[in-house]
Amino acid sequence: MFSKACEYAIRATLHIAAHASIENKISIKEIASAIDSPVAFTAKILQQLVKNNIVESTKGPSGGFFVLEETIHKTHLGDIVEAIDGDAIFRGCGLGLASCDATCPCPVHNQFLTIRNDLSTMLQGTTLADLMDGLHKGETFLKRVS
Amino acid sequence: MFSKACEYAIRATLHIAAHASIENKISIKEIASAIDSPVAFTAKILQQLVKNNIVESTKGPSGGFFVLEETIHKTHLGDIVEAIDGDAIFRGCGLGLASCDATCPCPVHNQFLTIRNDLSTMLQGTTLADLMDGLHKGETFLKRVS
DNA sequence: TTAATTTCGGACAAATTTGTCCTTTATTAT
DNA sequence: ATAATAAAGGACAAATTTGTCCGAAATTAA
Repeated sequence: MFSKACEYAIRATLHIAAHASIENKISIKEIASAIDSPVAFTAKILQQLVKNNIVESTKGPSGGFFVLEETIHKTHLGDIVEAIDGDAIFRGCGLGLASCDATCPCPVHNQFLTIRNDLSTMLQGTTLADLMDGLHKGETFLKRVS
Repeated sequence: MFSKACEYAIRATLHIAAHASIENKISIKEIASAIDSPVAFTAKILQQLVKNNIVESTKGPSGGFFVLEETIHKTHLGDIVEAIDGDAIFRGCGLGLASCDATCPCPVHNQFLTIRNDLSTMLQGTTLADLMDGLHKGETFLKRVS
């Protein structure tokens, strides 16, 4: 559904939002360890999230990553997906046709329209805050509990 | 959503089903031209579809590809997806976690369950016959009408 | 039987995605 | 100022997906 990079991006953002703040930043190593992802690759992805103002970062000792309180409530799952994977999943044709729209639809156009609308609604209707709730309550996980 | 190979597979199968029969087979060149796909790559994909008994083929002059009448009514979109992309889209975790289920769900587990169920229902509820209908009526297309 | 045709199948190549390594830059504390 | 720390950024490497090429196998028609 999403690229590996996008999966890491969502996992990383959620972990940072749930476990860091402006006065308690966390490092790339802690993040990668917490979400079970390759350190250097995750660093690259975080750079993109920082550029897209989804995650904040500061350099130097006591530096690290965090998510602004405001951002936690304003950022939706779809914002992360769009920042990393672009808008292909929101507007591309299910069969990969360059020009597929209502006037010249592919055979699965209407079927996919429904699914895509449901997906868009979900992605744009779910905030970081919504997802952090389950994490804080211990109802959801970013890693297997062993 | 699907791999490029899977997109070609669906487009190719639909074109063959709509334009060929056991007494009027079509060649790989005709298929690739009709669905605007790379010939050799499409040939590889068709081999897989033949092995999965979704498409039939015969060699030699007047040989080519076709879909059995029975198969047209029995084959669902999901069968093609599974033959080419495997079952990842049906069972994988939305965030790529190896172990994500009801007892240890990822933060988006429930949201994705809904989307995935809708997708599965659509893929397993849509036959080749259903999709050929729009093609024959000229309501849907596998290529832009220029 | 021979030549032509068409899929099959393996090896190879290009492009993209995923992932690593190392140097630079910024910041902090001593 | 200096040293230590942590992200930023660029170059490179591995893996996967996408795509090509060509000979082999099968079938048909002359």
